[in-house]
Amino acid sequence: MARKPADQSVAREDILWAAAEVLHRKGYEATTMKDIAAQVNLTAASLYHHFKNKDFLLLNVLEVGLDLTIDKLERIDASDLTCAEKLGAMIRSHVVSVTGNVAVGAAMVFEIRALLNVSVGGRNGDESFTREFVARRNQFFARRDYFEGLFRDTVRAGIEAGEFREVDAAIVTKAMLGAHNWVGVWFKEGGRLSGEAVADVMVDTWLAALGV
Amino acid sequence: MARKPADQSVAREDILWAAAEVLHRKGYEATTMKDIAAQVNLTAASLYHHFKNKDFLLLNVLEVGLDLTIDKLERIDASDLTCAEKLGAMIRSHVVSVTGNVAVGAAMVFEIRALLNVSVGGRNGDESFTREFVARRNQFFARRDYFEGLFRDTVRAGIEAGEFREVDAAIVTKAMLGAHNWVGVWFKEGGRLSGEAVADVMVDTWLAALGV
DNA sequence: CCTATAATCTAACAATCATTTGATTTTTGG
DNA sequence: CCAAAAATCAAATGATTGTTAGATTATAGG
Repeated sequence: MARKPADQSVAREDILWAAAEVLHRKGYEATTMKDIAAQVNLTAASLYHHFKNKDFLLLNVLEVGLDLTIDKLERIDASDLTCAEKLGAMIRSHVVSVTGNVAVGAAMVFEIRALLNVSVGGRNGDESFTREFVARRNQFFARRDYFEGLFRDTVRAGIEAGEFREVDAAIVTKAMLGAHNWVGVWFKEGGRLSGEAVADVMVDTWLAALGV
Repeated sequence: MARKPADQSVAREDILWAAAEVLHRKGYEATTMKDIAAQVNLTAASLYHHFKNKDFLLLNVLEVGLDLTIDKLERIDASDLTCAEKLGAMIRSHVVSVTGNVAVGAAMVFEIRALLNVSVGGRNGDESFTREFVARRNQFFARRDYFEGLFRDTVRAGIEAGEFREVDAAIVTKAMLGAHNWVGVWFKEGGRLSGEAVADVMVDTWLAALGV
């Protein structure tokens, strides 16, 4: 049969992006290990050399996606802009992230339920797998709350500083993130507006909503 | 073995709500016919007396959910309120719909990809099933565009009437619907705010975003 | 009360899929 | 160049699941 000679040693990260792409198209449950493997010219069995199992693969995709986004937000948060400027930069950064990698952006929205659904109760042998999975999943959710908190705290700070009008910061923040997440659903590269242009509209919209 | 004596004749609609509930919890692919059947004290096989197959069952849930929402919006659209009042009422109606039936609301967001994924290419026997499914699916998507159009047209009308500031109506509308859809993800009955209260915040937020 | 129809059930099937096992091939450090 | 480690593969397994077939039970109209 002979293996394909070229393309040896697919990088772990290549698999992650490929997985995100397939997840975006079909969703976690409908995505087979074979689908992901085919995307990087491997067989399903080979994926197990890089990832413990399908659940961990999903978790990895989400972790990487979230980390990339948080990194940028933290840099903005650490700057000494006004709250309005800061929030504008954060919105822009988030929306550009989503439009720049719709697959990962959509996974962050759509596949979190799949993460929750992972059966984790059993008395099966791989107790340590389960324990590690639960720990990392919890950390992921904690980081996701932290991510939301970065936006919410900026909104709150802006209200206290008198830059924003008085709104329910928690709800408005959720509305904001919902709007951004949804971009990952409808945005298509090459459409009427670039990702940057969409981001500009979002910044303008949300600052107006906050009375700036 | 004996069948369960009571509970004869489960209504078609009961199955739909039950299905929505399970879909909300697990997502389409992870939801088994057995899951749905159990929710209404039936066996999986019995569901086939009410619905052609799993795909049609999903389609039915989405159709019913969308129709209910559109009905209310059309009544508002037909009124002779100002654009701002009209949009406010539409936002409130949509958000209350979502918070009032989170299961259906979330299905409208999360399960549409499942609808797209239904394999429909084959040369298998049930040509007529496939044809009907594709036709109804297309109609569903058309109605979904119509739904979005109700909001977008109101935003446009408000801009032309000088009630709203000049914004990119298409993008702002998508942002708005994204924010509303997301409510179905985080809203929990019995939380800090009622569905109505959340709707009020949304109305206030979006009218502010439009400069009212 | 009887019978046709509706609603449900049990049992079985065929397909799919995540995962494991046990080679085989490639790469790399010495 | 060699041997150990890394990366990959083919094949088999066990479990799940949508769906169908063929009864069985309930209901409603005459």
